Amino acid sequence: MLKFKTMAEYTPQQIEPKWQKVWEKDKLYETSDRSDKPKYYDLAMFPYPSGNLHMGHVRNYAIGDVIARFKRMNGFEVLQPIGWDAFGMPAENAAIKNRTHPADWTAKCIERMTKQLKRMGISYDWSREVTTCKEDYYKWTQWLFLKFYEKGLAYRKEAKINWCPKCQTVLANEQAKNGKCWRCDSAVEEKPLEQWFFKITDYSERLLQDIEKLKGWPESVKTMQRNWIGKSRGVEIDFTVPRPPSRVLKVYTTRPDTLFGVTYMVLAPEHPLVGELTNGTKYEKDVKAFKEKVKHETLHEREESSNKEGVFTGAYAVNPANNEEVPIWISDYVLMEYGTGAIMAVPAHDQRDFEFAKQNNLPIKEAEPYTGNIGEQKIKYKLRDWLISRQRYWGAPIPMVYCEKCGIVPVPEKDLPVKLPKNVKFTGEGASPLASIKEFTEVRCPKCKEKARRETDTMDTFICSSWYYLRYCDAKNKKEAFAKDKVDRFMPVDQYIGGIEHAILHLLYSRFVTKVLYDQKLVPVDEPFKNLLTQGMVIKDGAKMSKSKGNVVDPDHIIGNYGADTARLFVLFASPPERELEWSDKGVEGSFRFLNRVWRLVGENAECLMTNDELMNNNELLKILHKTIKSVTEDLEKFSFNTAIARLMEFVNELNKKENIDTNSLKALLILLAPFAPHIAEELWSALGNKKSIHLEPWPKYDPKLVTEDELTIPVQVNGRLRDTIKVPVGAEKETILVAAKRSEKVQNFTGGKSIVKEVYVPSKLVNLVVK
RNA sequence: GCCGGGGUGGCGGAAUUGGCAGACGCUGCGGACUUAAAAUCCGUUUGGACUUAACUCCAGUGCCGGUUCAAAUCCGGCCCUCGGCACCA
Repeated sequence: MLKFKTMAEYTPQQIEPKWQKVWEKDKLYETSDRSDKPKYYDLAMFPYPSGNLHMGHVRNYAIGDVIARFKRMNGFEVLQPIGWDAFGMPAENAAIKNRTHPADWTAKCIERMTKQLKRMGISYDWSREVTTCKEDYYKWTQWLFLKFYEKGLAYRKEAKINWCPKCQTVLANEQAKNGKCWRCDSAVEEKPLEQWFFKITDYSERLLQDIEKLKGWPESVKTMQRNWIGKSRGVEIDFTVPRPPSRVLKVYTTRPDTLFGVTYMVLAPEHPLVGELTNGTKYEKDVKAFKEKVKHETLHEREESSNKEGVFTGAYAVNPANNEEVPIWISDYVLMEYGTGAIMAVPAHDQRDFEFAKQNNLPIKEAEPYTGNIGEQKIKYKLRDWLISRQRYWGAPIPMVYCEKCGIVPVPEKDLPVKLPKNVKFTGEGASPLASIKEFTEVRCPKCKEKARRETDTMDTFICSSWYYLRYCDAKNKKEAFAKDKVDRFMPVDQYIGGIEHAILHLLYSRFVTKVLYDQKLVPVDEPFKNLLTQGMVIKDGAKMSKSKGNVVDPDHIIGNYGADTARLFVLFASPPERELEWSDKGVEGSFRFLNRVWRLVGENAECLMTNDELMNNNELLKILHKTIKSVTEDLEKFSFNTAIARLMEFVNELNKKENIDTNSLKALLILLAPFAPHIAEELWSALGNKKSIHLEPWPKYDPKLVTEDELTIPVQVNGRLRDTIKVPVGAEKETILVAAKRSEKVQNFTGGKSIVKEVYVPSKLVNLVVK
């Protein structure tokens, strides 16, 4: 006999915190480094600690948790960690606005969001929590930088930064929206500055080639990465500039066959040849004026204008194919950063060249295709090196020292971390905050011990997030970023889950970092993420949730009113994971109603259950049970959570119709429900008298014999239209079925008086009679 | 412009990949229970025709055409929509 306490109403507000405490105390979700089970690394992209969980997070982590719990019950040692992407601009902005310190602001946000995450009942291994702004993490981010520097993959060069002349400060791109300073609205200027870069272009070809290996990634993401890398095959062709003095003008083209159609040349305004060609000529003045104008245009203005302005240099170049002389122009539609910074213009074949020719009255020439061999085959990529230095405070300091005698000297590994000083004022004005702190900048050269100056730039936060999945494998290691045997054990990430907004940068940088470490034999894989699921946005009233639109739904309210189980169930049920999810308050109530039905089903039946013997004789119930196990399992394997939940609802509906049900069905129902709604499953499981947690139960198996029907329902079509369905025993012969089909009265209504010209029989599926 | 998704009832979405279109849920409508409401339960909900019988018939998965015994699914051509990239030569 089952002992079953008469249960009151379903009150998630009570049972959810209760079980969360038990699970934490029992360390139910901690991952063992040494387990005989096969590993499964399930990772949702870690959050930026902005202060509040939003519905996108809820969706992201609910998806991750269903997978984790499902895999765990299927015998895997699951690693499902969590942490904080904690460096970055918002903390610094908040500091300026609220006169707090970014560290304090971030700590508060993390505290609040930790509570919220714990309320959701996600089965994280909290003992592996990482926070990128803490010393024990950024020490190793700095170590990573040194590794890159050692291999010549970190270098300095001049680049343009956004500069606000009024605030006298560097602006991040997102602070310089529309060419205006975010604080004072002044026009942003571009200033050249020496900056640190990571040489990702050394890996262009491998990053492109290895996309082939990513079988478990969505096609859309792979395409975006391919486009971003932007490989093109072309030819470099030398044009000669005959006078004075003779020079070679190199151009890059992917269409050498259009060489006969060239009617002019265009150089980027910054092209080194421009001065030589025009200095001392009557064109010098106009060219200089044009260059000056382009220089003062912000990037923003340059992108906005589709205008094809340009100036003639007065010089000519000789087309090597036909020795024709064509004029050389300069225009800002040709970019110095790509190809050779110079093009041969073929207005008859290129839209941009066409527009430029029209605007500047240059000839347009249709021409025979050129088939000769010329120039050198070249492969180009659009991918640029990764600018990683930020003139900002809230980031990992770049571990470098400038010495007058020794030059650029890396901080030795034993001296890491280069600590971020806490004693800083945030006004938002003036130069980079770190530059004004003497105790930080004044340092001894690690080599010669003379007075030297410390690098004051910090690292792009994308670096912090490009290796965190490695740290999770060995989060507490004080001696290394991660031990070899630990990353060998857990890498690669079997399932990565996150928003499509990270399709390019974060995922590309992580792939790059993994490859660099792989080449140094520090990690066992050259691709970090085996499978990728990009979850869709959560929207309401057809638009992204945002404060300004006033359509934000607060997870705290939903969890407070209905419980975490309902919130999780709803976001998983309402839509397939990769698609957009339209929020529906009524839909949430529907999910809550379902859980209540489960609650009552167990409560009402707990005392009048069938014995197992009775069940074994109840073939119908057994079949329903085993079919449910089969379809829920298969749906979960392909991450079709919405249909898996639908199958559970059908199962509950079936059980509700029965006068008598059995323990096994109820137990199986709870186990199948456990990944989605872990608290209610645990509560009812324990109410049924089980002592051990439901989350330690193995996933149920179905009996293949019990998922087939004794009797088949075969649709019968006449000329492809359904006219009747007939029931036949399993294994019935084709002939028997056809006879039965033809005997049907309804079928005869349509075949009568006509002759059957064809009989189509799809085994166990369907009959189609073709009549004339 | 180039690339990639997507288009199925009033709504979110199903459909074992060519085989009963609309599972499951929401909403609406009708009913039961109740003094009443809430909750719960039952029925119904693609459109149209005939209601003279109903396990009835016709149409229907963005549009036009094709392949097939059979198309939401495959092929050709269009339209719309969302997203990414973009003076990249």
